[in-house]
Amino acid sequence: MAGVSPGTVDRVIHQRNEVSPATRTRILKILKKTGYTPNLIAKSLASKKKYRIAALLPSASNDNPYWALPLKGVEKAIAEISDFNGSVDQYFFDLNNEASFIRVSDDLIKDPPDGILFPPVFPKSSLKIIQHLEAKQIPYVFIDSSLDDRNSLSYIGQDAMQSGFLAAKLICYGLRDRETILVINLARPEGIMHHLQKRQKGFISYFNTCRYDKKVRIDSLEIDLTQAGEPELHLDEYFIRNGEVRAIFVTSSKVHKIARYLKAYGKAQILLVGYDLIEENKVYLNDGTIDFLISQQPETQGYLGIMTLFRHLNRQNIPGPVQYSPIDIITAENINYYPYP
Amino acid sequence: MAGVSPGTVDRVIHQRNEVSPATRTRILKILKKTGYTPNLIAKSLASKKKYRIAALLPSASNDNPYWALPLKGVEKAIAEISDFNGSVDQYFFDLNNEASFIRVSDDLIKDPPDGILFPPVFPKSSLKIIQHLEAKQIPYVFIDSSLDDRNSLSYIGQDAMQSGFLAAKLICYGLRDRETILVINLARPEGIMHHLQKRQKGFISYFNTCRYDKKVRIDSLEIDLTQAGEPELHLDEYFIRNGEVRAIFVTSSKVHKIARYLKAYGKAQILLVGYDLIEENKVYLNDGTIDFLISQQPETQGYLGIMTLFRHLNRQNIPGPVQYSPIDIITAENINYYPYP
DNA sequence: CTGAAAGCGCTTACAG
DNA sequence: CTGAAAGCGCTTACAG
Repeated sequence: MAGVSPGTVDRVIHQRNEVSPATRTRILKILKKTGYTPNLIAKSLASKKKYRIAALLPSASNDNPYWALPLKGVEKAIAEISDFNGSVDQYFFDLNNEASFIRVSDDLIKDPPDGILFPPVFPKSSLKIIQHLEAKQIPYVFIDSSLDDRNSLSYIGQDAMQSGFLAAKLICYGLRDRETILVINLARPEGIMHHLQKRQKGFISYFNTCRYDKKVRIDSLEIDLTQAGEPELHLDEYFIRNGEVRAIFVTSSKVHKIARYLKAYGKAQILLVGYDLIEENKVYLNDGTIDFLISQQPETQGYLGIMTLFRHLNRQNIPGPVQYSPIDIITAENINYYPYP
Repeated sequence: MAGVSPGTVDRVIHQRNEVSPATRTRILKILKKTGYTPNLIAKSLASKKKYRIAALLPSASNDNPYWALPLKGVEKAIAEISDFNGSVDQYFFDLNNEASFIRVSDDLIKDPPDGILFPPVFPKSSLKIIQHLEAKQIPYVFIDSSLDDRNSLSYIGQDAMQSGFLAAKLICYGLRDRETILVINLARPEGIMHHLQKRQKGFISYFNTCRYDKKVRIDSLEIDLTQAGEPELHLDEYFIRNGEVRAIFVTSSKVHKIARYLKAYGKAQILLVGYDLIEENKVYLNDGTIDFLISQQPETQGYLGIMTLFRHLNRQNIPGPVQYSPIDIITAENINYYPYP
């Protein structure tokens, strides 16, 4: 239509400034008038450009089955982008071993990818790798938890404060007047701990809102599982020293460890709220020991993490610096319909 | 590798039997050995085959704002399949006017698409169009509600019974002993009504399970809004004749009409549970009049409806005859994170 | 039964 | 600054 070759049109579309202003504006006008949109299919078929993304995730050990979930989403994304010249290298580290994170991220930096997805569970070591990335202008996306004041392309995860706030609402809704709630924090690596503390903070803050109209007592308990292994002793000790507890809020996916205790010691009637749809938790949700699980579509998080990077590399629009996951409320009655689709 | 032209390879891949058995097996062997998978990108770029899907949906009038939601998902699917030679024709009818459905579906049949998505809200008229479709072997997918004993390619929507069951759990959880629950059904077209009755049935059935440990009285009220317009008078009458009500379950997205009444008449402290994230409901959820909304990712339903048809037409695997949507529990505390993404 | 050629809508050197 | 040509991995007539 402009009387020029496809090559020239291509040049103005991709803003390679080797075109005379005259033809440039002429082509631009026609592009706008005809509402041209590139055919992504043809584009990727013709293009030699390949994008390599790295996913740096905690390995899903017995101790951390949760991380199998985001991985599923990553794999879905891989299947989707592989026809479009996209690939993903997977790197795994041990959530209980910062050295393993450092080792793997050093590996990764040696052969720099075009973008990287990872949860900054080890803040210091994460900062180190981020410096490398920013020096080389490699975009990175945070998943699960975030690091303040960093120029990540996006953070994909839950609004931790608000999820705690919601947990408090759920518990309060079932509470009578003058009962005791216990908040349990099971210690984890620093970056995650920070995340869990936000959940706790949100939980506590609920009781300052006008929606809350009952008198409650709130206790809290911090148990370091990296040392002791299982929480039994700590709980025994707590229950001996203190009176009745009506509800327990556990700030992490390790709620099944508390559930096991409650069930074994005839305390299953205590309201129990925790996080994440891992198998261990599903069992206790179905038998009524756990009353509510708060979930966050971890599969979708993994999927969106990769897709966000891939779209950015292909100069497509991405959602922006924060992509909050939903705060799904899961009960024995609706669990069968998650995840979806 | 087989010393034949690409045309011949194409013939064996697509099982057009114009190939000698000898070369056929030779090519097949190489295909298997090299692990050939077709490049879908190239395939759709080269293919002249275009698939036309029809979406036959209720128009999203002021009376039925809900239907704007599945439409969003349909539009997302359109954007996605348009590069792959897929298109969607949209047809709209009036939910309060079966004649409009008949008219539009007659139109549609005159120019038969390759597949069709619609909610069978008018069972009789739906059966009629289905007969045409089955005669012509045109696949169809149900969205929102279903029709028993029909050979739809898939049903995409909620498990209505179970969503009512969940609603009962939520209400019971906040109830004291010996209180009254009112179930309100706001009459709709037959096919939808059938759906709402399933919700009611699921709700009632909860009180026969072992999880339920309180004494309650359950009332029900059926109000035909197609006649009266607004529910005010019916509710006045009910409240005059009956005692205290502690909780109300409305089986549809019209819960905002009940919320407006409760708020206006100083009854906002009554627990109120209903369906769907339409704007009218969000207002009352945020101000506390509505306590829980049950949602079902209608955008995803519309999206999956189109994608299911498109994948089927392209001979890709599809999920099967029933794709249940999640039964999302929405409160004032988590509403901001839906829909996602 | 089989091959040769054109084309889908782009990108990518290369030549001028 | 611009054009002509080849090619991405397929499909689609057409010819024999």
